[in-house]
Amino acid sequence: MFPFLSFNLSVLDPTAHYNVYVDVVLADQHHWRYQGGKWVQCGKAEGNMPGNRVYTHPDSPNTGAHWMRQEVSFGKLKLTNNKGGTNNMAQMIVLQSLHQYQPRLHVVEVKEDGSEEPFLSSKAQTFIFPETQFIAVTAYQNADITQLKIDHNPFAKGFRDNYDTLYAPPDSDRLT
Amino acid sequence: MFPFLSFNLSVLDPTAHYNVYVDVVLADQHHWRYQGGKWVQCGKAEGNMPGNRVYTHPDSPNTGAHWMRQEVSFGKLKLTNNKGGTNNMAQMIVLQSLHQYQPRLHVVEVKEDGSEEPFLSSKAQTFIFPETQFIAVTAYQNADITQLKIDHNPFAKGFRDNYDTLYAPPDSDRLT
DNA sequence: CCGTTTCCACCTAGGTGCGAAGGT
DNA sequence: ACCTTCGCACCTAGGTGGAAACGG
Repeated sequence: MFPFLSFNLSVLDPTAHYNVYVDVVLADQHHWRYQGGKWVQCGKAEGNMPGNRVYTHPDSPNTGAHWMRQEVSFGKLKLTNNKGGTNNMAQMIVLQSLHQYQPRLHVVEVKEDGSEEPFLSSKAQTFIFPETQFIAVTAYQNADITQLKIDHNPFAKGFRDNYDTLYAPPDSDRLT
Repeated sequence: MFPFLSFNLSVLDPTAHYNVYVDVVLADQHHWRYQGGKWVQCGKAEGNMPGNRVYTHPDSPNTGAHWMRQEVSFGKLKLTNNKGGTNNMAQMIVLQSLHQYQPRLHVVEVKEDGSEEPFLSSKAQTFIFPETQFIAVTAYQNADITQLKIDHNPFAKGFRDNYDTLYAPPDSDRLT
């Protein structure tokens, strides 16, 4: 998932322990199609298909002080459309292509031994940022998104137009 | 650590949960030096210096059935001589060069919630294989060990003498 | 026709032993 | 002498979007 989610947490108990999750849920009940250069709705979604939709931050479980010390980023969260029967797809979130999704952040206090507090107590909180919604695709339909990823994802550096000039050796390293 | 440790476990309770560790302890209380082509003892060890010496198998915690299903390998266990002040050296075992070490395998039953059973109960077992002892070095002194690693560690493939002939494309891929 | 899969060149990230340089 | 560190070429492993092949 790129750009990746990143959150600042505050007002946690520095000495209490928490698990931090992201999950991804359907944002509406429609199929979407890209037709005539625009996204249009197209019938109903098939409902929730099987497959994991939760990703636990790798630092979990950890103290409130740890989570508040710096941004909590989900740079290793991976999305897939492959319902590959519980194989080594561990910790990958399974989505249906051409559906719109809403990521959610969960912060859940855990006891010392690692077991969770009751989910409906005040010790579990969920945060939703509508600006993080997206439509899952197998091929990009928006050239701006493609360029955003090429410009900022280090693994896509090979597609940058100005790759040669940006990464040419400095004059001091050139032969004259 | 290469070659890496690998164990077969049996006679566990298939439904109980276990943590599996390897730790590395001093095998004797001596410095060693390589002098005149031989290893010789040389004074006393400095005693146990600070630094982590335990590595938890990444599958932990898991069921007895899981651990018995196939060999339990420690291919990602890393050794270092760098006492890098608890930085991102997470899960790396810190050793002193030119000391002899004995790896040990630990299998410890854990409760459902993840907390460990009392260590001195019959639910924790330690296994020691003297043939896995080694002397930690920063430069190899034994050409056979060097060759063993070059022959069998995939990351050292570039040093194999017969690299070209072994990995040349088959005739079917050649131009005639 | 439109969406998905597969393969590819290209990149990041990091695990190898070697050799030079430096320390004791 | 002996040991450690550092930079290097070379490799594995895997994350990119593009283009071609595939499929309903």
